[in-house]
Amino acid sequence: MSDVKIRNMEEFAALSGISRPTVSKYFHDPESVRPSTRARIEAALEQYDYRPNIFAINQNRKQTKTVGILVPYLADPVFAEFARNIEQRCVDMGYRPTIFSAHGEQETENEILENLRAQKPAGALLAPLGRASDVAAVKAFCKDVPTVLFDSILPDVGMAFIGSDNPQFTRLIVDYLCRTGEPPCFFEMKTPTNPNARKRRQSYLDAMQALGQEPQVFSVDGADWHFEEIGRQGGHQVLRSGEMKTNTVLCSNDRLAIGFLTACYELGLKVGRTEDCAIRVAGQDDHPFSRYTCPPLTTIAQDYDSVSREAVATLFRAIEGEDFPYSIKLFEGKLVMRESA
Amino acid sequence: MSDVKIRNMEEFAALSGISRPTVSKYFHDPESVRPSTRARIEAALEQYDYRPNIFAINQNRKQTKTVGILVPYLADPVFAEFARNIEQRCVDMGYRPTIFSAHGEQETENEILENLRAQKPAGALLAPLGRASDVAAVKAFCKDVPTVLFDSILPDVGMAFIGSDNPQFTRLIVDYLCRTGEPPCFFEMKTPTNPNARKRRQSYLDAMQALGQEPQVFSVDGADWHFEEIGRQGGHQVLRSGEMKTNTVLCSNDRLAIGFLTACYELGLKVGRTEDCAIRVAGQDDHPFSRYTCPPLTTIAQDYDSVSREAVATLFRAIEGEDFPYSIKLFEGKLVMRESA
DNA sequence: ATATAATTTTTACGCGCGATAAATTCTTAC
DNA sequence: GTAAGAATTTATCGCGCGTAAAAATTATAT
Repeated sequence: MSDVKIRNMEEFAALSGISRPTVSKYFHDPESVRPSTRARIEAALEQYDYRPNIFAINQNRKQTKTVGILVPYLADPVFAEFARNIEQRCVDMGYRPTIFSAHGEQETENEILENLRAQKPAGALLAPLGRASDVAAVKAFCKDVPTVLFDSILPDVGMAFIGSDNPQFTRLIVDYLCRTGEPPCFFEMKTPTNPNARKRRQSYLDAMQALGQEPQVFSVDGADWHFEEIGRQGGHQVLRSGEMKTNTVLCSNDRLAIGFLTACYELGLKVGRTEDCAIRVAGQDDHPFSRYTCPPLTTIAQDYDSVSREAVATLFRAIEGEDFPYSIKLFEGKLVMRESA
Repeated sequence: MSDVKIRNMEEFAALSGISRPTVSKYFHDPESVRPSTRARIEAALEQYDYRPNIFAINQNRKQTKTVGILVPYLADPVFAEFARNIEQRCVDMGYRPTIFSAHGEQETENEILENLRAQKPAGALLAPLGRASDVAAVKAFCKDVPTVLFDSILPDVGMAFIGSDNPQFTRLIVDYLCRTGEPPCFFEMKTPTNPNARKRRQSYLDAMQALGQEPQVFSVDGADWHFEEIGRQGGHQVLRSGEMKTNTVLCSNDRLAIGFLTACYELGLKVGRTEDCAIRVAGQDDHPFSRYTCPPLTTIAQDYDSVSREAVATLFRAIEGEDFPYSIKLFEGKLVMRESA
């Protein structure tokens, strides 16, 4: 490895003994040049450590190799998991993904979209804030950048939506809970930002009706992303109110459930499905930590892998020029039975 | 808002009635032009929605407005919290931060560093993998990009290191535990990737000696980033071995502690500091979820805010041309007393 | 050996903006 | 009203690379 500093492709081409346009072609696609010239370029590459200037490339290509990934709240392990999964898949496709988080705020989401658009990405994978999103802004973004939405749907925005079949989630776990004990009441935030929450509530009501059970919904205050705290405080409220007609609680998501479990602990209520327990608690999502709560949380596992894979696949079909109508694809969840219910 | 599409600064300048160099100057610093011309530009800006091409800008400026943020594992809420905090501060400084995660792998860390370098960022904030880092690669990166390391130190790499005073953490909690009950044994991973873990162990040994207590260390297997699972399995192992000479366990970090708590639960051991409890468990870090474990985890709170603030401030002093010698700044932790110990 | 196809080289332009120097216009103070 | 100072305009390069067309070279098939 020589330590001669190479300023640009011109210099590198001269040193490798190949013309600049051919070198340029090589960097665009190594397979597109004759094996013998490829070998010469790669030999020079090992000797001189040159990399094309990424800004000059992006300025001149209509399409960059950048992919934007935007999630509503990165400190939420569910989205950290999605981001990690999707990022890896983009890298494998030879693209350069960048992760952004809206931190739960519309203004931030819009700013990120603006900045992202300026980078002319090849595409974007977007889990919008949901109810808190500026739909017009997201739509405008999608007009410029091929975008696939995931996790949280904004109807007819983007090229496709990939997510979880929330009604199925809730049906499945309501069914299980009814089969194994008292029918559950439903614990949720009054004003959830995520549209999935509304679907889960509705699906709870439907499932209970289908089973001939009387539903009971507790909607607690709290509008930000501190779900555990909302679950804990709301849990205290509900548990102390004495209004619960059942010993079983289905939480709208695992993070609320984690907080609810804390409330149970603080009130001295033993949680679980054995005889000596006072209450059963279940969640939805299979949050990465739900295996480690005490007791471990019974929940419905999101199919992170399938959702991520399909979202990325769909985006790249679009990037590669395939034309297809707007579509929605939902994946089913699996019941994860643990001790809490 | 007119829907005339503007191709470049030339066109925009013409439409706003100002010359291109002045417009360019405006975008570089709005304060640098006369108020009357600023008003005219901003009026045109509202009418025509033009944004300078970011690639062209970065190609021509020696220094970009990009800042790279790299953490070892973004799905770990501790690093998600750091990333969020630091990102916000960079935005406030008028820069465009980008978050990357090494996902616990050296190869990924190196690739990110390579890509980042190609982007000629104004600076970088780096929490390296630690023991698993390719020190030479990181050093090479720091030679090209002003870099401040945080959380995990690589001695003499970067312009400065900002982190937590791990010995103080451990001293503080060992002290507390000894004062309020039996002296703790220490629970850790045998081969931690993070150098802080070694400091904590050593500091545990020192603190115990200073207090005239006999130390006991349990080092369990497991080398990846699934700390909770390592804590759980290791917990089972330790608890069943019968080798614990005390009823108090200090875990090297909160994530291990969370897994250890699960092990306790699974073995039917009641955790807490009341008389009816079999064991006390404490962690270190004040992981965002440690408030919600059952029982809530007693721990030492990292000063996320101070570390982030100081790291960003140090970086920007360097970016703005200030010259200073390599320095290390450590922040103290605060004892967070909860029910687990 | 020759014709044909496939690559590579040469040459030249363009992308959108930063930067600079000289010429011009505007501001401010007297 | 005038002169000095500040801001703006005009004109012109340069950044590093994509891209296109024509000319030259090489590889492949007959």
